[in-house]
Amino acid sequence: MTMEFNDKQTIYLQIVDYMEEHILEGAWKGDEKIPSVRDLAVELQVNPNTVMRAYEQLQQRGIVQNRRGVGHFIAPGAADLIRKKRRETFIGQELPRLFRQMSLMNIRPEEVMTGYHQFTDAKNKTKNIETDEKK
Amino acid sequence: MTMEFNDKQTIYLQIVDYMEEHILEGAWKGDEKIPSVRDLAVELQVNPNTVMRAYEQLQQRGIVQNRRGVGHFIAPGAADLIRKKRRETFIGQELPRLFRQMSLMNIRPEEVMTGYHQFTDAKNKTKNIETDEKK
Amino acid sequence: MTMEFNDKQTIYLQIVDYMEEHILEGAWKGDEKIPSVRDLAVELQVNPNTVMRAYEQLQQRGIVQNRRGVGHFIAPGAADLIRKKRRETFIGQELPRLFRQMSLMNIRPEEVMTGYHQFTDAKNKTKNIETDEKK
Amino acid sequence: MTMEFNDKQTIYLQIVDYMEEHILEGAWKGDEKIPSVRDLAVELQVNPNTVMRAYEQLQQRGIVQNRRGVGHFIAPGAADLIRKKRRETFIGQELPRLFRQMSLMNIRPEEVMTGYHQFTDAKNKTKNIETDEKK
DNA sequence: GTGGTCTAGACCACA
DNA sequence: GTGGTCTAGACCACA
Repeated sequence: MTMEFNDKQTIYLQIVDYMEEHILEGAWKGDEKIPSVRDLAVELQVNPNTVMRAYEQLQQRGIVQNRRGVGHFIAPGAADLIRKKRRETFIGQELPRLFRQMSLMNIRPEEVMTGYHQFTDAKNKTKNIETDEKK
Repeated sequence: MTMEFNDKQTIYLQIVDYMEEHILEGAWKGDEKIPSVRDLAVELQVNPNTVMRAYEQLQQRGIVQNRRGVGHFIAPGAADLIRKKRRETFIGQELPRLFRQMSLMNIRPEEVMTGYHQFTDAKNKTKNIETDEKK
Repeated sequence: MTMEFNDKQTIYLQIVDYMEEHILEGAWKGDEKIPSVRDLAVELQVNPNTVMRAYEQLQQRGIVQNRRGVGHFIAPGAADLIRKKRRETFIGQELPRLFRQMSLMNIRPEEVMTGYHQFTDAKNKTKNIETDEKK
Repeated sequence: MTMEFNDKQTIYLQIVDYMEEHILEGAWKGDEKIPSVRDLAVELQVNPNTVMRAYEQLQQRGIVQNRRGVGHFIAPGAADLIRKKRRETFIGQELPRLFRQMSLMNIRPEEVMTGYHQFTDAKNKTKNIETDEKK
């Protein structure tokens, strides 16, 4: 696991986001053990406390479970939970803001949707390349 | 001018955004005088330093001009400037993130499109109501 | 504000409890400013981070609100919130456990209730003494 | 023997409590052999060290006796010992805290009394059901 | 001044 | 090994 940190957002929240997307992409499944606080701290070149904060966040959101002295685990159903939550804020908050922006900037939805198809096409190609490389 | 502040972003940037949108909506035109730092601070129940920062930010972006001893004014062409800038970050940054989210959450572009039309319809209705009330 | 810390529970949770009870007793009312993280840290002879954690907890519970650069404030209705939550856990969890204990130890409820009246009497006396001393 | 563990308290102490209550309820009598460390560890899906700690704790309290190469046994008079100890901490510590809570939350002792009778009634019913099932 | 985040590092109880 | 809490102290953006 490698990450490049961004200055705009706080590090531990970046870790949270990163892990959530990791789960969404199916890289970690329910009941799977995730790296220990210390290990991940070394891996990300970050202080253990910072990783700890990220794990606390994930636990509060019900995405991760901890067993003292054992480790942290992905909660069963974590991916659905994340997807549901994100869907809600996406529909309830991001989209309205987006639409507001679009109408203020006179951008037509058709333009955007064209962009989406280009995006997904590009993504699929990248995926194939990655898969090829792993071979 | 009334605003509700959000904890996630810094207050002065929220003011900047709010004013930009005000301009985009045509509420303030070029060369128009905007409230003095003190007045706006009182109105928004905010520290004058905070308003000052917002005005500085707007000045740096070329949206507001400062005339010593007179006040702050909307720069001519401000709306176009904002629109251009926002278009860029919209296309370069917001859309890619949006698309990523959509593909992670299995949201189809059609759903979004439908949402947009509902949004614009609702907005037009609200606008009419608002306009009526002002009469 | 002075506190003596107990080794059985973690310090920041002790601070949380202490403050909740402070609020329940009416010492802090809604919208009142509470000490800054640093000040309280000095007062309690504790690291600022520890106070910070306590304040975070209180914020998550909706008991405290923060304004960046300004300070922390008691949320309006905080006392009711605390009382409601505690009532719930009291009735739902503490009492059942208590009753279980009592029946396992063959303690009759009448014994306990006698104890309660002695307790409240003693408390009122203490209160009077304290009030007298302040005179 | 099945247990659901709680995060708030340490696992081995939860086992201690659970076993004490088992004894109080008369399920284990004096000189009765209790499960081996390994067996119980398997049964509770817990590290053997954890069970070992629990047994050590019970031994220190004089509730369990260890016979080398034979196993662990309930000490004669264990139930009385537990009952006596619990009575002390109940009266000396739990009750005062309870009363404090009650007065802070404006809960009247009568409410609690009513709750107790409901509790014992419900419990007796459950007991009958359980006894019936075992037949 | 005030909140907020982070590092470096220690120490503890537990598994 | 693993989580969890804490200290000492720094640094930043903001009010």
